[in-house]
Amino acid sequence: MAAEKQTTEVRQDEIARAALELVGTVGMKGLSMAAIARKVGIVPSGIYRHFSSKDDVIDAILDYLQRGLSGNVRAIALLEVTALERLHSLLMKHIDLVRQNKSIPVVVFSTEVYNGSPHRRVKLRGIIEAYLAEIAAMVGQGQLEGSIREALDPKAVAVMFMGLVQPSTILWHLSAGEYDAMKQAETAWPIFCSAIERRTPSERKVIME
Amino acid sequence: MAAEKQTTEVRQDEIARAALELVGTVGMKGLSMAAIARKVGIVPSGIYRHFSSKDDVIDAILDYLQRGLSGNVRAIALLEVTALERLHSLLMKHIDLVRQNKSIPVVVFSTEVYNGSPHRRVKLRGIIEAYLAEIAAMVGQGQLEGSIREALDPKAVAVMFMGLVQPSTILWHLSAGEYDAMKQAETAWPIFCSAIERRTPSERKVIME
DNA sequence: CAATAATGTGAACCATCATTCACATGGAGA
DNA sequence: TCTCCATGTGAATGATGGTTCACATTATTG
Repeated sequence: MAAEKQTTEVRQDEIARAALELVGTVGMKGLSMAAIARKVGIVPSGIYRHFSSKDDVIDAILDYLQRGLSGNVRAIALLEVTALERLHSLLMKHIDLVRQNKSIPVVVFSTEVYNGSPHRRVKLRGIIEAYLAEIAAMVGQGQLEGSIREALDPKAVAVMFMGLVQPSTILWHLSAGEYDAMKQAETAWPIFCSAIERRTPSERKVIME
Repeated sequence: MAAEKQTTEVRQDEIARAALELVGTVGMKGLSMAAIARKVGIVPSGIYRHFSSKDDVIDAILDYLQRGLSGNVRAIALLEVTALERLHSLLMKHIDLVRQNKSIPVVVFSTEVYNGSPHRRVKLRGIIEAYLAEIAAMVGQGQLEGSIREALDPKAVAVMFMGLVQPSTILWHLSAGEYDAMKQAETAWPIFCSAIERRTPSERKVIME
């Protein structure tokens, strides 16, 4: 029973998506060409019509990941709110993205990716640095607006921002979805916020107990 | 050339340590029984005199990891300083541990570990939860001392604390040691600190610009 | 309608690697 | 010194999995 033919663009997309989903369920170790092919509905060797190797497929996964992250940022950028509110939205969107896409941390933290080939490590680093740069830009904007303290280094704050997400997603993974990453984010956000926001006299009273 | 005989306790220790170091250099994917054996100085099949399977070796790696983390905490617990200073020390020690032991994030984030067998995932979760609990205890102590705001949930603060370390270590890994995780920690700490410490009138002035 | 290129298929190949087993060896106790 | 058990060895095994290749089939183009 032969699968119906598709253009190589369609197949590349299907294969990358299938690989991405597989990584989320069976992990990087369980990611085999056979499994990908089965999910797509073709035969293992058929993948080589559209990718030259398994490494190429993994690269495609990274591209997907990048699109997801930058899509988030661009959606947020359109909001007409203060920088702090923008960051808050981004935090929630990021956690949602990770929850729906269990593969993200698996890919980011897998040795296959960043111990595999040097260019892969560089690529992943580029993705993360770009994301950090966009967060840092939001922070900088907040400083211009006057909502974020000017003494802070935007890049450092951006790295801290990522720290709001990562431990939660790890715990969420380890607990098989039991741990409530969203709740942690909601709890952590005001605390983080109180550290970076410019304090007005009225707000100062709220922070103190 | 036969290796000189060792007691099984010594060999188990050597094998676990060799595996731990290997994970740091070649990653979880490159961790083979052959590579471990070579590093120890015996033959692959010899490992099976001391471990029943590769999974057993990986479990031993987790035990090593746990000892490293709890060793840190216990060393800190002896310090006769305020809770905030204790946390600061722990932060620095943790980053140092990760830097010297490149294997830690690799193990924590590898699918082989937490997608492998359910008991392994539970074990790893236990290690992390225990670490979090000890941090939370420090936070709680700080609240009793009056140096940390009482309104905060110690567990949530503990998770945030881990967030101070994780992104840094990832960036450090991806940049092949170029990124300065220590510097980020030193920058982030006072910001984090300003969010959790109980504010006295004099300190309040410092925080405002 | 014919021809050509692109896509899909199944078998085979080859490398890697965990694991087993029969055998060798060396040290501790009788 | 002799014996026995734990440890080390090397060859063999079996499974997994990425990759290749010759061939079939479908779509497209002239």
